[in-house]
Amino acid sequence: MGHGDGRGQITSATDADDTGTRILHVDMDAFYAAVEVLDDPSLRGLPLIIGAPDGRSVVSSASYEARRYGVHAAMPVAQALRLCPSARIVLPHFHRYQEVSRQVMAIFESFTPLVEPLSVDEAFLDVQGVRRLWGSPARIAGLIRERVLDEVGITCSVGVAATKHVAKMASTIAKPDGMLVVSAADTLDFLASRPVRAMWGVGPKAAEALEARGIRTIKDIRESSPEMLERAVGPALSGRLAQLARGEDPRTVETERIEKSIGHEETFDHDILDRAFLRAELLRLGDRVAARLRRAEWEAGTVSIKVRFDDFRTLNRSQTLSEPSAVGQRIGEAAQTLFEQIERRDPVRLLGVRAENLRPAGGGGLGLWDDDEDWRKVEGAVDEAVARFGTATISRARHIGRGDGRGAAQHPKAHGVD
DNA sequence: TCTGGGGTCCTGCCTCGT
DNA sequence: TCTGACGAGGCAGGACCC
Repeated sequence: MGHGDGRGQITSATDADDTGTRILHVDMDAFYAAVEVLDDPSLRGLPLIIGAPDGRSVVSSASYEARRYGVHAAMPVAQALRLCPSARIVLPHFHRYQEVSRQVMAIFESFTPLVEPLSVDEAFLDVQGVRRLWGSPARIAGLIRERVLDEVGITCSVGVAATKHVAKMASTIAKPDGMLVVSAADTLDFLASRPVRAMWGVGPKAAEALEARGIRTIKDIRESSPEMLERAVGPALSGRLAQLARGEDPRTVETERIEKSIGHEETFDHDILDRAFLRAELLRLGDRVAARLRRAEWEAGTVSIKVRFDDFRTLNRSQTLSEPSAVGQRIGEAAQTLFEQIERRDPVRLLGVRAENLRPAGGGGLGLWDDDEDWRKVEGAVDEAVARFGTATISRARHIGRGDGRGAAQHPKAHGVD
């Protein structure tokens, strides 16, 4: 296993005992903040908060300098600023993060074809089949860390283990800029004293339910009866936790991932009571969802909406369509129908539209708009008009595909003004 | 002192068909 | 024709992840 190197890091040697390991979990350190520093070196060493400075934003990512003040992702920006008033707020640049992510993933793929990206900044790698080419898993982990730093200019942390779960836990412990190797023989010892909350899949609620029964460590899980575990967290999670606690994790590295749903949601700057505005917003969200469906050549079998009210209470409503669709108008109208069925009429904080039960497109892409590009042009024009004249009206200019021409284009910023 | 956005998975309840 | 059991699928809500 690893040792502290005096800088708060854990770094296993590349010749550490990695017997029985094959899985690497690579996690970029404070990824968004690291990319911002890469693009603007004057930010290096500063406490950075990646997020929008407006009222309802939360922190997307924070540099380690900001984390020292207790700032963490998902914290409201206002709260983060109270904790760290000297922090620099940087607006996120998601396209740029995607770009850097692709560079990093390409490095992973130059070592093994078995790469499973989990998100923009982390991935599992199975290196069992490439040991002859590159050496042991620990050595490969060291090479990857070097190349990511040399070629991209940012640091990452790596966990090396026999299973995904242990590799993931190891990389978390190794952060930042570290590496932790857990040999197969060391796995049970490694897990034993870790808190249940450190397990992947155990959040605050599950941890609370387990701790209420005196189950605090992974060793406690191992020693608990299946009945007690099931009472605490239900049948599915209890079975999984028991397995993981024994160091068993049958999941393999999957290079293919099929999307199961596509959605968009938006929190408003202030709570909205205006039903017409909310209906227009649902149409707009439905259109964005439909555009993504068509690009992916999917159709939605089910449309669901999410409505969060001013008291943060959230309702979901869903409806199976009579036939699957990727038409913006159809999805938007289904969303509007679901919305009208909600009796509560309080101010709305957030609206979301999601396409579920996806299936391959059969009838080709038909929609209110060709793609997002069209909509962006409309949004841009409306924004400009509202900025210049304080008002805007837009009319439907063309029909696309088999559309019947109903549903003039509506834009939330255009609603209610003429 | 407020709580984003994009997802996945699980659970419980209900309805419907057999 | 009626009734109960059962499984499948739809729906709503919630926990969790990054």
